[in-house]
Amino acid sequence: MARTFRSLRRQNLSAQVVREIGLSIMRKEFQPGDALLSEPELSQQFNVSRPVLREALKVLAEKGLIESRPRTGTRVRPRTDWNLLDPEVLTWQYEVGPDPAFLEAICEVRLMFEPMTARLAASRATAEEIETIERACGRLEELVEEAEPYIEADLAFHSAICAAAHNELLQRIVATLAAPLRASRLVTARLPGANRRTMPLHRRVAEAIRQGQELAAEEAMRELIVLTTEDVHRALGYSGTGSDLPLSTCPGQGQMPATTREGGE
Amino acid sequence: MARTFRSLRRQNLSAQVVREIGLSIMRKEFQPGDALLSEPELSQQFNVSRPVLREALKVLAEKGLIESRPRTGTRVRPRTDWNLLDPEVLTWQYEVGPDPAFLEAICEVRLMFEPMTARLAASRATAEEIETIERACGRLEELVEEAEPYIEADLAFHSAICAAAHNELLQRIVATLAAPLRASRLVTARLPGANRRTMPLHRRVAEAIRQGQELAAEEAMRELIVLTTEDVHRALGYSGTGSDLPLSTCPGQGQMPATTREGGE
DNA sequence: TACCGTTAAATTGTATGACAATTGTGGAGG
DNA sequence: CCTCCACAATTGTCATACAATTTAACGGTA
Repeated sequence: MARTFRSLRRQNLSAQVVREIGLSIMRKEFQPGDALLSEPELSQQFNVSRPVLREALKVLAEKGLIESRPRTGTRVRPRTDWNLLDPEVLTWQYEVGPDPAFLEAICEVRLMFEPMTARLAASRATAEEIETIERACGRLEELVEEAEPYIEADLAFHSAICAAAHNELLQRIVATLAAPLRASRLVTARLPGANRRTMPLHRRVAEAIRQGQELAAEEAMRELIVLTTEDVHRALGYSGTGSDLPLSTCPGQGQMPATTREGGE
Repeated sequence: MARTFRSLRRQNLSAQVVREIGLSIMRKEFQPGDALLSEPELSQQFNVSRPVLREALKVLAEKGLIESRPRTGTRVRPRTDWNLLDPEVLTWQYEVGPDPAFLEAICEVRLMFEPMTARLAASRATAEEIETIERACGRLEELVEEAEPYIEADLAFHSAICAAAHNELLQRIVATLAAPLRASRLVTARLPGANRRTMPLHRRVAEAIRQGQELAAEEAMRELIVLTTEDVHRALGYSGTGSDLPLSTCPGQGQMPATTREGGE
């Protein structure tokens, strides 16, 4: 037996099979309704034993991509059931073809939770966490001319802020979104001056968090995300109106409950 | 062999093992660093074959709970690596002991996402989607006196709005958070008049979305979430100050880019 | 002819046993 | 005391067989 793709074995066999099948599903090589060969056939096709293949199918089922039932076989589930929050699914999604609509979705989601995350961070960050954020911001300034290293530093910056918000769930969301975000930044990073343009806002965010100014941190972060969203749009060659995306969330109506006071803690 | 827990077999053996081990990890029966017996021992303990046990371990590894390596065995990963966005993990988390801090985290995340989701829905909902939302709201009014059925209707309401936002990621996040939410609502639903209290706001949200009033929808949804958050606090026996949680996100500073106009589409 | 129950085949689910690959530990040798 | 090697324990993989389940076809009956 050839074990064709065993050459690049740096991980489990089942993991390789998972990736192969997962990618082929992303490429829409199967109709959502049905298909996928039987386990014996698949195991033969991939040159692996049936237990290994079954482990792979279990993982794919866990990701919501497939569903196995006796007699019926394993069917590909509709896209709405896919676990889009799974890092691997996200990565595959991006590999088979960077979807502008998906990037748009990510930007929207970031715009929803990052500003308020910054606000929580300003309210709750400990001394060490503030220190970490400041250091990350410093590294950002150092690497402003670089491309890839800057992306990592940027992710570290946002991740540090998220950690300071003391909300497990948030941290998980950020960690999940890191993969596609990294990929998207690879696009925007090519834009000349994009990094430098967002630098002042990064500083403002870090500064506001350090001083515990909740609203200032929230607003600065919002502007920052808006800016990077625009960069994404430019990189995708949008017309640039952006009027479809609500960029802010400041109601001119509706009284706020006075539960927060600026600067004090 | 006894196959002790085969009595309640309505699902796979591996699924049962997954649940058993997953729950025992949630109960912190293992130190994050190490432990878990070897595969042969575990398979004997659960009265299943090794392939079945391995499938279960694969699933648990997929959820970020464990990590298997040759010679070392399978170790329990630190809590920060757990995939808290996994529905099953979320459910187990809640089963072993409803954590107030976790409920708090969920409320915070909802407060981040749902208002802007409503806004997007107001901007993008199609006629059919509006119809679905209205119907869900109607059902809500019918069931206002019930307990459990109301919860399901409430989830359907929010889910419908989320679908109208046309953002895959959002839909996934909301769907994921629905599980623990359902559990938490089982607590708050006991509060007398809680359902009736939020009824007007539900109507306002639906109405705003129907008329395409983005800001109104966002604001109404924000108030709605604030209200339900307060209910959660009351159900948990909080003091009720709520000053720790920023309940709004209306900056009194910072000029907004004029990208949205009320009512027009 | 239409309908319903039975049967049978196909597929997943489970079990067993054996061997290979990997890796950490301890022991032997420098 | 350090280095290197061999060993042992554990996961990783394989092959095969059988059980359980479910769909679908078939045939019997009203």
